[in-house]
Amino acid sequence: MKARILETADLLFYQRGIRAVGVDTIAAEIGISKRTLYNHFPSKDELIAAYLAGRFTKAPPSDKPPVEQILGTFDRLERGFASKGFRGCPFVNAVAELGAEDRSVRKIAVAFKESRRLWFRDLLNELGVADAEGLATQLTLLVDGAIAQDLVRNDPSMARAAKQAAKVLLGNAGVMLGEGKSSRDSK
Amino acid sequence: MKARILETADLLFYQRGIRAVGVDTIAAEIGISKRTLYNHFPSKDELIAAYLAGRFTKAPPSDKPPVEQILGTFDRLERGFASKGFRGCPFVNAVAELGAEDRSVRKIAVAFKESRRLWFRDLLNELGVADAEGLATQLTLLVDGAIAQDLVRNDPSMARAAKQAAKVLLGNAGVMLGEGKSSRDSK
DNA sequence: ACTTGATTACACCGACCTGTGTAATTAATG
DNA sequence: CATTAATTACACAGGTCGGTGTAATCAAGT
Repeated sequence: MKARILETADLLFYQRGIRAVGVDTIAAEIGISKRTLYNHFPSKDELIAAYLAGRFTKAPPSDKPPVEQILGTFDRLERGFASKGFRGCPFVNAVAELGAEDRSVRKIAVAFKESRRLWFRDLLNELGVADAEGLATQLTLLVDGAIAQDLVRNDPSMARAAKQAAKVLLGNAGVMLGEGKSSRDSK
Repeated sequence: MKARILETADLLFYQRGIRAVGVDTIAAEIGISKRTLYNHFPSKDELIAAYLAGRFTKAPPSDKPPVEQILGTFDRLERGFASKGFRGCPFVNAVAELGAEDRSVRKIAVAFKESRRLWFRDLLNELGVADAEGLATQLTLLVDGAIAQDLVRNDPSMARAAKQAAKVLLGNAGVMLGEGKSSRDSK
């Protein structure tokens, strides 16, 4: 039941915004009483926290070459954009609408952004890139930029634009790009 | 008076979020009656629209070289990040918190993003860049990525990282970068 | 002095919000 | 059957929200 509540809250919070969705709405959507919801989550704030925590997914370890993993990020991004319910980065959105005073939300958002940056950095280190830290940061800029642009434009091709830019940055850092299937992206 | 209302709404909406700020709060902040506010803006929605319209500023024409104008964007971005009240892109934030159903808000957000992209594109055309369209899009990704990252991290250096990436992309497109003051950015 | 328009105070509306209290109901376990 | 735990319906509190209605006040222009 708790899982059911959480997944419904996730859907509604992400789709309509956290402030825009009341606990009554969530309970009604599931078909349970508001009391039951409060038996599982003592307050809306804890439900919000659980929602964001549930969105904090780390990339599973992969045995594919680092370059493919990095560039594959943008392919997954594009698929995400094309999927129906996509509506930007839940962490950025939460920080945006909950304001500057909410410390805990910003904290988890920072942790998420940093985890992705470190994921990039480690892969770049495997590739022997000199300034892995800096380049990792730049790649996250492309990712978050594409997400923001797609949020307002609903244009999944932003992910492709980001991928192209990423290739240039990688090439400039001396990384050899695979020739395999990348030719179709080179237009 | 109308201007006064608008600037106060702008401050509060941007700082705390649109949904988080009620019309009573705005009126109280100025020290006017709620009735007066409603005499100038017939509804909160129109006040929101005026807020976003007021944020829609186009870059003033400049006689500086296109490359400097492009790279200068990131310097202005960094100064914006460092300024006290910065809290991300008001258009992205509005789309994020007002949800997918609000068409008018997304429309103006798209217009703003597109205007900046076209500004980049025209400058790139002046430079004779081959794929000005694509590169302009990539530059906007860097801008919006830096804005999103700074929103959650409060780290103005994101603008510098974006600037470095922009230089690489420009260089890759065959643009000659000035040597003048760029040496201090090359670390 | 008279008119006009803006602003004021203030009460009020219906709706929604988070959260609680309570007693009845249901379902599983011994 | 008896116990226990979860869930239910439902009323309610206290608050905020967007928005309106009204009559009084104030300031300026003629």
